[in-house]
Amino acid sequence: MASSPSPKPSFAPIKTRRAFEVICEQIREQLAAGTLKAGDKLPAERELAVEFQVSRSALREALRSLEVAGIIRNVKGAKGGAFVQTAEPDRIVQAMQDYVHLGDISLGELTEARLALQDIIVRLACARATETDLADLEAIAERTKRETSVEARYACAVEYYAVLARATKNRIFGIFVDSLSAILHEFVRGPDYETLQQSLIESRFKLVRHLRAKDEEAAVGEMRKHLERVHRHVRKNSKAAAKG
Amino acid sequence: MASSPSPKPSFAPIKTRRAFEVICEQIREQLAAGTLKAGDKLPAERELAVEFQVSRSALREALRSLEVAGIIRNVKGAKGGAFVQTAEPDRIVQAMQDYVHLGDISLGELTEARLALQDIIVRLACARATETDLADLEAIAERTKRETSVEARYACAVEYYAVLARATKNRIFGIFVDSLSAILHEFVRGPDYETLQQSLIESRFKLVRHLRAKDEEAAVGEMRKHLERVHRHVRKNSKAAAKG
DNA sequence: TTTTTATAATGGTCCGACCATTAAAGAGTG
DNA sequence: CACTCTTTAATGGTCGGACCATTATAAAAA
Repeated sequence: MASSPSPKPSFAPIKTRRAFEVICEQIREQLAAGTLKAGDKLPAERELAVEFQVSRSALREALRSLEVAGIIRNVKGAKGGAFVQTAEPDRIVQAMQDYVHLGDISLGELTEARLALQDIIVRLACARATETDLADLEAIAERTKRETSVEARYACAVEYYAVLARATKNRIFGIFVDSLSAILHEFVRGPDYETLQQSLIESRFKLVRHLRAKDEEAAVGEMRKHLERVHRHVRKNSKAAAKG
Repeated sequence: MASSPSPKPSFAPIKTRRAFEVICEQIREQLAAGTLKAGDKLPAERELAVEFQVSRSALREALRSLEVAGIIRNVKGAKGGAFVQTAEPDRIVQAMQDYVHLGDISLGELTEARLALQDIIVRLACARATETDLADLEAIAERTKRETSVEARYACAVEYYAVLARATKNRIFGIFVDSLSAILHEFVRGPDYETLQQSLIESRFKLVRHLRAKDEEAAVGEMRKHLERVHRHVRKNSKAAAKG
């Protein structure tokens, strides 16, 4: 097939890239190169459009892309403009959430990943948590007892996990945990979440005690027991939701 | 609190949200609710603009946002339009990459996270890898030997890690690994990557043997040794790059 | 000095137009 | 009928210009 002696059937990738893509790319390059860094302000849209020799619409689509990617933030008004943002993991969480919504990930995978992840985190936290970290954890657990609404209590749980991840002194784990928390949150909508809470709170205090004692195995065991109960509940609610 | 008899001091959230944000939100809702799912086609831009009662520009910014988020894909021409995408983890990787570029994450955090992550993965893969998975791993290692360019060899490495993650039968780990690979790739630019390779390839074969024998501890040990060497090298190159 | 009021810069939105690409319908051809 | 070529219409990508809402600053007024 196609073995005629014609002069090269493959010509070129042509140039069909869209304008806004090229713009995004150039700005990202400057970011990676360090020419642009957090806090910097880009020229005004009308200026940039001239500089890139594109219409303002095309340029705006590029800026919009960078904004939803969390790279810049657009500020209105005089002295406004596009400011390069400091790193925020929100977009990663959002991306993961989108990914799950598109239906490729099962609840089982999520819970398993969380379980394994918390295993690592607890071990690292056990070695590195400062007294401040531990005090923060206790404060959150204490606050959880006082909260009444399910939503507020869930928020406390998320915060507890986040602070625990922070205690590892490695932000990567924080990102992973935040992502999983956000996604799993959507499953926690069932009825007896309330009744489950009491023993869960106790579990959080126990974990801190183990961490403070630097008893790694006990801490890991406590977390595992804790999560398995939570996940059993989540799974039940998930099934109920699927029926309804 | 807020029990004064005054006529509601809080008036309203007004309406300061941007049009494109509202549009994005509505489409995301339909996605989460299942009304929209992968493969579906959205109405044409001009139609949607009428339906949302916004200009085409505003609508386009919304679609652009969803596109860079990996949710839809815009296809030109007749019968073209915005198609809801199947889940692709690329955007998550991109988001993480952006996050690191914005400067908040250190190389040490990245390598530590990878080390811990591979620990889990190896254990799970040890329990769940099918013979197909193992054969794939061997094939990749074999191919690596034949490759000559540094880039090609690195690509093999990334693929090796990806297939290993796939062997866990949990896609979450695949995402995490892909992200870390993409980011760490930027650090692998040094000179003696070549010389390092021979022993690394051997290590990959050893790992497969351990996995096949279901010797979890040996597999974990091999991976750890392997990664520590890689990371030592990466760290060295990173310092060299910082000097230049 | 303080307060109020213009002013100008800037992002957000809108409108209308044209281009390039693409699939499908139609016309031509054997 | 079957095949090829041409035309057509739908669609995203881009353009240019306009106006609005917001905001910091400068000017004016108190």
